Amino acid sequence: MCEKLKNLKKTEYKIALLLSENGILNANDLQNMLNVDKATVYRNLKSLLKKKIIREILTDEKSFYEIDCNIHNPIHPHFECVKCKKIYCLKPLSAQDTINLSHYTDFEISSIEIIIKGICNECKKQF
Amino acid sequence: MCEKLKNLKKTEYKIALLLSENGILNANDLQNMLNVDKATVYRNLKSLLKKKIIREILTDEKSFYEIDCNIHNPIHPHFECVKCKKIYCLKPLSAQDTINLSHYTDFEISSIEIIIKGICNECKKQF
DNA sequence: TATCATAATGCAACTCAGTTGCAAAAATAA
DNA sequence: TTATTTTTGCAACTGAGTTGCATTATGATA
Ligand SMILES: [Mn+2]
Ligand SMILES: [Mn+2]
Ligand SMILES: [Zn+2]
Ligand SMILES: [Zn+2]
Repeated sequence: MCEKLKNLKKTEYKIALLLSENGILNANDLQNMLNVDKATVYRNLKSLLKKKIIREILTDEKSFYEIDCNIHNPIHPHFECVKCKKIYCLKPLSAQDTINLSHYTDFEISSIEIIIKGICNECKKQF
Repeated sequence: MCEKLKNLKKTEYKIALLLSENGILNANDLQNMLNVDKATVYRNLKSLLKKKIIREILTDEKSFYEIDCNIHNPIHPHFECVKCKKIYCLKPLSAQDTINLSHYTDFEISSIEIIIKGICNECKKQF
């Protein structure tokens, strides 16, 4: 288990644990699994994001969340199927594919998000 | 001017032209510049997206749009300042930084979006 | 030109993810 | 215990984006 999860508040910890165990989840998933108010979910997600314990994946309609542990879950691209709206975690970029952020000297970079869109295998079969 | 802009419907064309001239804009910008209903803006944006005339850049709160012409505006990463919420277009990735999408054989890829977050130079000075 | 069919627009109501103010409950300090 | 601070639930709200429907504009056809 990720070291970062120590010293979290109770609900923060529960959310972080659920994300560690289940991969990628949205706010509604978490609300159902935790049986708490959605305001509580969003407030805790915000503080976890600020603490850099979790990462946010934006889509057209809602956000998804995953644990941010470099060892267990290194930064990686995501695939969003435009048909079924499912989010897939892709394998991390290989060294030669890694984006060189050092040109962007005008910005103090804190995170990077790569979203690839298209049609997943399941949906390709069906249609 | 981009070849793609021919054969567009009237409002589609106006939007595409505004995006060509002004770079990145959101739906509200376009509504004000065109003096039309927001429903009209969104409907036309949707059809332009489907025709791949424009690209969408998602942020926490709203979407931005830019023209999709490989010659005049090749695909490039975007920077979102977490302070002022401004979106900056970054220079396209160099050849050695280009992501190799050919591993992802389970997916039929149609687009890729790279969003880098952090603090822009303006905001760094101010705070 | 007049008549009909189709597409685009305006408007208003709606949806839904996410936020916020506030009072109650829970945790923590004294 | 009592006082103070933090967290939660609830309900109302916000704002981007959508949708149904009547009206208007466009375009074809005779
Ligand atoms: Mn992931
Ligand atoms: Mn751009
Ligand atoms: Zn799919
Ligand atoms: Zn800024």
